[in-house]
Amino acid sequence: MFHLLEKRIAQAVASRIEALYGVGEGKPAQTEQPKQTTFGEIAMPAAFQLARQLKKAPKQIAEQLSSAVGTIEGVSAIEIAGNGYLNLRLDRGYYAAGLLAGVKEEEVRSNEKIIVEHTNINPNKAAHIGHLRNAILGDTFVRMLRSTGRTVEVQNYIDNTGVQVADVVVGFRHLEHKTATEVRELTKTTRFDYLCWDLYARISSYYADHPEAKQWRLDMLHSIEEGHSEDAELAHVVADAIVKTHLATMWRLHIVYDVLPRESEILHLQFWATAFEQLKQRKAIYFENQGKNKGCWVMPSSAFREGGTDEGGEGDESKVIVRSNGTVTYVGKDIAYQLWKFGLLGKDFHYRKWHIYPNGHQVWASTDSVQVSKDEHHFGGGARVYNVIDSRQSYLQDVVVAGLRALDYTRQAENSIHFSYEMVALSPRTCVEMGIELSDEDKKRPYVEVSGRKGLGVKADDLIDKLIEKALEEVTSRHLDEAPEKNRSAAEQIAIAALRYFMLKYTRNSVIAFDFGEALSFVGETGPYVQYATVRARNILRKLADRGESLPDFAAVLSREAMSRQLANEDCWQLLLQASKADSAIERAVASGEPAHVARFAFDLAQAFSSFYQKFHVLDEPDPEKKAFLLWMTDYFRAQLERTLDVLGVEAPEYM
RNA sequence: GGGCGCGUAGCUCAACUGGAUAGAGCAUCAGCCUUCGAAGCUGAGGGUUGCAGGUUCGAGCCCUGCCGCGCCCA
Repeated sequence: MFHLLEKRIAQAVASRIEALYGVGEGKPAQTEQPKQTTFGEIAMPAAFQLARQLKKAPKQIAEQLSSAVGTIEGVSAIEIAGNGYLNLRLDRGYYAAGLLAGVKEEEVRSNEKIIVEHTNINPNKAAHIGHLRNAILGDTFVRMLRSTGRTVEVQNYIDNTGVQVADVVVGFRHLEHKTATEVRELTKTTRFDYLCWDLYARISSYYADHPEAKQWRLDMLHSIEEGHSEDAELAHVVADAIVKTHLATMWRLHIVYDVLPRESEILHLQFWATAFEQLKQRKAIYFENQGKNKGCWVMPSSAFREGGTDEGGEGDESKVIVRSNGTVTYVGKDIAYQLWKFGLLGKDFHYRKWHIYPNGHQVWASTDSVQVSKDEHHFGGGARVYNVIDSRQSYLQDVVVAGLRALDYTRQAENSIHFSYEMVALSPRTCVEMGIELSDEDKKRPYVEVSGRKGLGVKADDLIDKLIEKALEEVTSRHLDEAPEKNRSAAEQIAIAALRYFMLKYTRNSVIAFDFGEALSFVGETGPYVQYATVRARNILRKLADRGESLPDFAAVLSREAMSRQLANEDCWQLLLQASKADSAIERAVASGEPAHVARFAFDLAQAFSSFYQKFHVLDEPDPEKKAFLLWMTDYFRAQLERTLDVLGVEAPEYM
C-alpha cells in the first residue's frame, strides 16, 4: 500500500513537472522519508533538483509545483518546507481502509530464472562461522527474491577434487593408514566432520615440518583427477560424507539447496575442455612463449584490469588459466561453470537425487551418467547469476567475468554479480576464551583471522549447540511447568533467530569480529527481540479467545471514517505507517542487495510493536470501536512481523 | 609496488546510495512489574563522521592529497 501510493505520487508529480517545464520525460520523481514525522509521510526534493536546470530558486519551483499538482487520490495535503521540500500528508482513513482491504499493487512477475550460488564449502571438514555468514546471507537473499515474486534456483557448488579434500585423503592414507572401506565405516560411527577438522590440521602441520611430504599431495591430486583408483574412491567417500554433514548443519538453520553441481563432473564431462575451446577460438586467452609464464595459457590482464598490460614483461599481471604442466587452474573451471550457469556451454550435467529434506524438498546432485530422463530435471540456464563469495575472492571473480566478456557474452557478464561480503574473524577476547594463543601483534588488532589449516575457528554446530543451551536455560527459567521437549523446541527456534540475525545485522562489507558475548546475546537488537514482539502480539489474540471473545469482523466495524477517527491519534498513525512498510522495505533491500536492511526493518518493526504494546492495553479497552481498532492493529502487526521474520528465515516460537 | 575495502558516541554497528537537527544496540545513570509476559518500556549523558582541501542550493556519502588498518594480486 505504501509503495503503491509512493509510486502514484512520484508519477503524478513527474507528469506535472513535464507539463510545466518540459523536463524529466515523465520519469518518476524521487521520494524520501521525511527526517521528522511531523513533516508528513512522503518528502520530495524535486525542486532542488530542478533549480539548477531552470535557474530558479527552489522555493519558487516548489510553490509552482504544489499548486499545479492538484489532488492525488490518497493524499490529504501538500506543504512546502525548508527552502524547497515538498512534504505530503496521506489521507489516514483512506490508507488504513486500503490496508484492511488488502490492496496491493500487481506484482511484476518475471519468468527469468535467477541463480544464487552460496555456501560452497570445501568438503573436507566441519563448517565454521565464516561459512555460516555465507550461507545465511545467501539464503536470506534467496528468500528476499522469492518473496518479491522472482524465480530462484539455489546452487551449492561442491569442490570435491580440490587440494583441501586431497589433503584430508593424504591424512587418512599416510598418517592414519586407512583404506576406503575403513574410512567408510568411520563416516557411520564417528562425528566425521569433526574428525576431519582435526586430521586436516594435523596433515597441514605435518607438511610444515616435512616439506617433502607435499609430494603426497601432488600425487593425490593427480589420482583423484584420474579417477578409478582406491584413492579416488576414498576422496569420494570423504567428500560425500562431509557434504552430508554440511547439509545437516545448514538444515538446522532452515537453509536448503536445489542442486549440488560437483567439480568431479565439471572434469569428467569435459566442461573445461569445451570452455577451453571457446576461449581459444575467441582468442580470449593465448599461449605464452616467454617469461615466467612460458608454456602456460594466460588471460591478458588488460581483460580484467584497468591499465593492465597485454605483453608479458617484468611486471606482468596476466592470469594463468592453464599451467605449463597442462593442469587447469581453479579460475578456468570457474569460467566453465559460469558459462554453464547461463546456458552458454552447450552441455549439461546429468542429475541424481541426493537427499530429501524432512519438509519434502528434494536436492539434486550432478552425476556423469544418465540416471533420470533428461526432461525430468534441468538446472542452470539462468538470466542472472549471484555468486555469494567473500571479498577475498573478488580478483578471481573479476577474471571469470572477464572471461565471459572476452567471449562476447556482454549481457551475461553484466548479469554476473559477485555478491561479496567481508570475512568473519575472531575478536581477541574470544580467542582468549577458546585458548588460542595470540602473538603480541595480534593482541593489538581489532580481530584475528580464522585458519582452517591450523584448526583454529568456531565450528558452526558447536556455536548452534551453545546457543540452544543458553536459550534453553532462559526458556526453562520462565516456563518450569512446560514439557521439556516443548521448551527444547522453543529454545531451538530462539537460537536460530539469534544466529541468523547476528549474521545479518552487519552490512556486507563490514568485517565481523566474532565475539561469543555478542553472538549469545538475546537482548536489544537481536533475533529473539523480534520474536518476542511477535509472541506478545499472538498472546493478545490468544487471550481474547481465552476470554470467550472472538475477533470482530474488521471490515464491518472499521469503516474508513472509523479508521480516520482512530488514526487521529498520532502514535497509532506512526505505528501503523511503520508496520505497513514491510513490502517496500524488502523491495528496497533487494534493490540494494543488502539483507541487513531487512534485518534492520524487522527490528524497527518489533520496536514499534513493543511501544504499541506498552502504550495501549488492547483487551481492557472499554470503547468498542477503539478496541476493534486496536485488535486490528495487533493482528496487522503480527502478520507483518511474521512475514518479515519469514524472509529472514526465522520463526517465532509459541512462547519464549 | 598495484587493486579492492574500511576509518562515524567508551564498545559493536546504522544512516533508504547527495537531502532537513548524524541514529540504534551494548555499557553507564535515573525511573516503570498485583496489569495483554520486564528477553520489555520511558528518560538522561555521550559526536569537529581519521586529517586537509575541492565540487554545489546542500557532503558521513562524490573528487584530490595525506595518515592509519585489513584483504587480494605480484
